[in-house]
Amino acid sequence: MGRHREFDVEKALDAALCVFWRKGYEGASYADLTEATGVERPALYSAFGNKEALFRKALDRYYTHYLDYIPVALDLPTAREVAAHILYQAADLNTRYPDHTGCLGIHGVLAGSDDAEPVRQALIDARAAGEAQLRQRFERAKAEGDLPETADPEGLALFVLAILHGMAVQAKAGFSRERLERVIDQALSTWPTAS
Amino acid sequence: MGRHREFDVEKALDAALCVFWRKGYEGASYADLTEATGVERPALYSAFGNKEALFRKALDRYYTHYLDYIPVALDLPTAREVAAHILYQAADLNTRYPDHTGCLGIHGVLAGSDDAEPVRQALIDARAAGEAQLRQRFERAKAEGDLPETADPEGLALFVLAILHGMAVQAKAGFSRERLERVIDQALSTWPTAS
DNA sequence: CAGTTTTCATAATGATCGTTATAGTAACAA
DNA sequence: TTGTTACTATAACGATCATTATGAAAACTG
Repeated sequence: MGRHREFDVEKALDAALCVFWRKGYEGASYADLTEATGVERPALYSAFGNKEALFRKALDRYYTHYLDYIPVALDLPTAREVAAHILYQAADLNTRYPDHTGCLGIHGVLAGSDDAEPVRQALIDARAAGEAQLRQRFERAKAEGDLPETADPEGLALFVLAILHGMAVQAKAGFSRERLERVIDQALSTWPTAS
Repeated sequence: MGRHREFDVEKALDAALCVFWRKGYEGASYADLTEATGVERPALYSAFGNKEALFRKALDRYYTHYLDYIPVALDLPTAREVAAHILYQAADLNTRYPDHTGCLGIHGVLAGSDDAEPVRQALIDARAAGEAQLRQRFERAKAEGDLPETADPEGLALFVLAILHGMAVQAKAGFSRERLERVIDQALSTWPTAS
């Protein structure tokens, strides 16, 4: 069957993920990726395919290994707890690693050349999927009486996601976790109540 | 004194600004810039300097020609009016031009290669300047009794800017102005009142 | 052991990046 | 008109981009 791989694929993928997290899709070069992973270029191509495929695998890993608090949050009993848990966990994640602040899922959405359009669209789709999950959760909360009849589940979902995206930008601009949490406190200050 | 310039410098700068708006600093190539401006490369270098200088001039123009609603907003009588005016104007600007949605000032903050670090820092600084302006305005509002004693001017400024940044991301993801305004409505529903 | 297969490391591919040298042309001053 | 100046346009520069031939080394099977 031939020779075995010398490097750990999972570790290499995580290292590549961190590079993308810091520099975005187009900002990360193969020189960066080989240095961070300790793996030469042909080995990266052999293990992951081309750059776009590598990024998509890194994005998958990001959702399963770093955004794992989202499914946990969606199972919490009240809409407010769902929102608060997601927001505070995101603030922590956005500032946990000084070398790659912010959110990988957001960094590729904004700017880039036309070549990066497929990647940008993939990130937009992933963002929209998260929005749909949150909206459905808030619709359930309204049906359960956890949110008042006057509440707007979709508006709340859009609002929570706007805060998430805003925090990602602010974290990239160097905000501390404490400053992000002040944003959250303000956002949650008058969450609609069913009383 | 020699030959006169054939192209309109202001028009060329505005065309370049729109390219940066859509693709960010590194995503915009000189091929894009020459096509959009109708000006050959050496003429761009002669008129504006290198790419970084051109971007900085475009950023200046962005603030003076497109973010001109900010100084207007800061002069409104109440903090809530200030926030509402800025947010609604931003929602409009973020969705006004289908070819370049979102906010130029945000697109460069997030990801990019190490070469773009000076530009990223310039955008971060500009963002911080806006934050300071808004914080000072809210501090004044608190002193004037327009905001309650319990209000946190800096927290409110951070919050408003988070919404702005979040909307920029959402606009780039294709949100309509109506959807952005639902975010704003939710954000302003948490606004503290002096009563 | 030999034979096969896969990985590894070096280096080269064509394309595109930002930047400029060069040559030609148009508009000024004298 | 003549000389000079500053613009325009073509094309080339070295560097870097993502991608891949190439050949040597290593680990499996029989």
